[in-house]
Amino acid sequence: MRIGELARATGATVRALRHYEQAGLIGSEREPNGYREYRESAVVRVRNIRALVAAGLTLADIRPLLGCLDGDVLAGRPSERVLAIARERLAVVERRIADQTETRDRLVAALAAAGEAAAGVAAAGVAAAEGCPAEGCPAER
Amino acid sequence: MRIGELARATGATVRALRHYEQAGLIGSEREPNGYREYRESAVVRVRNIRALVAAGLTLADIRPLLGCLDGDVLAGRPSERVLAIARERLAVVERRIADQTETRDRLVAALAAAGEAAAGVAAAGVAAAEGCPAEGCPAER
DNA sequence: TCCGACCCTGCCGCCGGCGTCAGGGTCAAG
DNA sequence: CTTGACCCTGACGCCGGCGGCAGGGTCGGA
Repeated sequence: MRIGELARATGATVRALRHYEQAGLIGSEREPNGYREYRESAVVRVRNIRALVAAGLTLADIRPLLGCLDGDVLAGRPSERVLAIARERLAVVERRIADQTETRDRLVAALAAAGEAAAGVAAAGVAAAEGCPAEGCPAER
Repeated sequence: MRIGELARATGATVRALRHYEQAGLIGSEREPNGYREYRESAVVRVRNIRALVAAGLTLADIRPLLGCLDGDVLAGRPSERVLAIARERLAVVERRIADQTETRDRLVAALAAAGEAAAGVAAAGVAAAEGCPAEGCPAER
């Protein structure tokens, strides 16, 4: 299959696929005319890549994993080594999530505290946007 | 207070402070020699900025908030408008967190599934790092 | 024969939040 | 007078994941 087809099959753009290749995440043979030729397994592979990227891993993070992840990462049964590495990487992601969540929680707390005054309407859509003096106090002068 | 002092007081770098200023987040007066002169309140302000950045907001996100957030964001009692905007921004952050968390969960699920084979040692430290053929299968060939 | 769809390489651009020079002024202490 | 600690502006670099453009080859069909 050629790159356009692979793109359609995976939802990645052609550009992204070339990028993955250049990052060493996917490989291809070439047709005599220079066109990239992918094998079927590439579809799963690319989907896995995209899932991992969506999970917050960088392409570099993913590379060491890919040697093992030829099957379906999300449904298959990866090797034990993969598990180790994946867990390790996972830890990184979880730390990021935790960091964000933590400070977010502090914000929420602040909101809650102030909420005692403006209380009530918790999770609403609050279109807002006009807010504050905005332009009025650009700096602190 | 001058920039170096403010930096020490807030944990931000001098460079970051200048960057915040250029982003319109903090203001300063100038001494006759051109040196920036900050007032006391800047300390709190910068801390707030850093907290918000840590929470995942961009400097641009923060700007509209700052007009109001002169007090201690994390302990004070912001105005109702701030709350609205903050909630709105918060939603963005939460979405990001949710996205990451979601796919992370899928990974965890995969790990769990495979775990039935290699099971047991759940959250361990797993130093790993040697993993996989690594260099062995750079592409997919 | 020529169009249009597809493919190629190479390279610059962008967002965000600074780091890091480069090149120079200011000022108090020794 | 020099040193050293601080301050200034301006501008380029970096990471990550592509987007998008330029400039050109390769097909199959009308």
